[in-house]
Amino acid sequence: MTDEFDIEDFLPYLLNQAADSAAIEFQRYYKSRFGMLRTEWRVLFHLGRYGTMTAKEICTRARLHKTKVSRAVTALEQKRFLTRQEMARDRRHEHLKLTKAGQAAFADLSAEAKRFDAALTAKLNPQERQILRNCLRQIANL
Amino acid sequence: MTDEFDIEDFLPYLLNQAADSAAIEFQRYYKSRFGMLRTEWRVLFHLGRYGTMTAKEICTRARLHKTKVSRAVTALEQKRFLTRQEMARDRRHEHLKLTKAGQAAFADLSAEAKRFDAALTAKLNPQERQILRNCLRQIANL
DNA sequence: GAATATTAGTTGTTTTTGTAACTAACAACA
DNA sequence: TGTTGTTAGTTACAAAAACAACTAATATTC
Repeated sequence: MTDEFDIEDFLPYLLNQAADSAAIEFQRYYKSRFGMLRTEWRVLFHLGRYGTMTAKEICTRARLHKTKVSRAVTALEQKRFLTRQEMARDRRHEHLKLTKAGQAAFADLSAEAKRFDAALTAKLNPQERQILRNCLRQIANL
Repeated sequence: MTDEFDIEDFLPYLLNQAADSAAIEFQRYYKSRFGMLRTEWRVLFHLGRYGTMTAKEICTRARLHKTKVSRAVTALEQKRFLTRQEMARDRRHEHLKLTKAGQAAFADLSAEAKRFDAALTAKLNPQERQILRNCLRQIANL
């Protein structure tokens, strides 16, 4: 172990700074275009990506607390982006499903995310991009 | 540009997940040991790293809003980790300086940060560590 | 099958953050 | 000098997050 550790290189700090920088612009987009909060976008994207899920499944997969998901689901429902469907077999569960409008918003935001991601990594070469994502996934242990 | 973009690979999302994971344990440490909030730790570390600074300089360097810094400074002052010194030349500025206790806390937290950082990157090889930090700095444009 | 435990999800209350308006000190320039 | 502008930092109020307590449905266990 070398002794050249500088607190400015502290990984949680760098990660946080990078995450903040990266989020700002996209956040502005979904906020102004769809009036969404970050957790709402997260829930939307999980439903768009994986199809119908319960709130609990979203909590697990997105690593969000159930109260945050609960409130985001309510907000998305009010915006008519999703509907709930109670399961007959176990009435505690409710399946969440995007409406047409929700799917349209997901499509729009995904396309924007893709463009945004490309711009963010424009200065990185393919190897760096690969390593960056791998490292991030490992640290997040996803 | 390939067409295989998966929203799960969206960089702001990965960054955020990684940042959250990375922060949790360390956060628990400074919270339980010194009763600090994240912004307080940030301010402390800037003062420890760069010596006496004004609140404004911390804002710029740490990219924190002045209200956050203002509150963190007040909290750190109450914990006797720093003192303020008004400048005679321009009484709007106040130089912030760590007390002995503040320096001790900084030393403790820096050592812990170093251990923590090492653990976090234990599974990465030197090249990956290098690339990861470079990419993060670039994205954060530090 | 009644008592207890668990699970999914909600609601209420407290912290923390974000935004904007404010004060006090200084600067610039007529 | 005195009006206007700018800067450093604080305070007040609104939005959001964190945490704990709750309800309702199902499982478990005796």
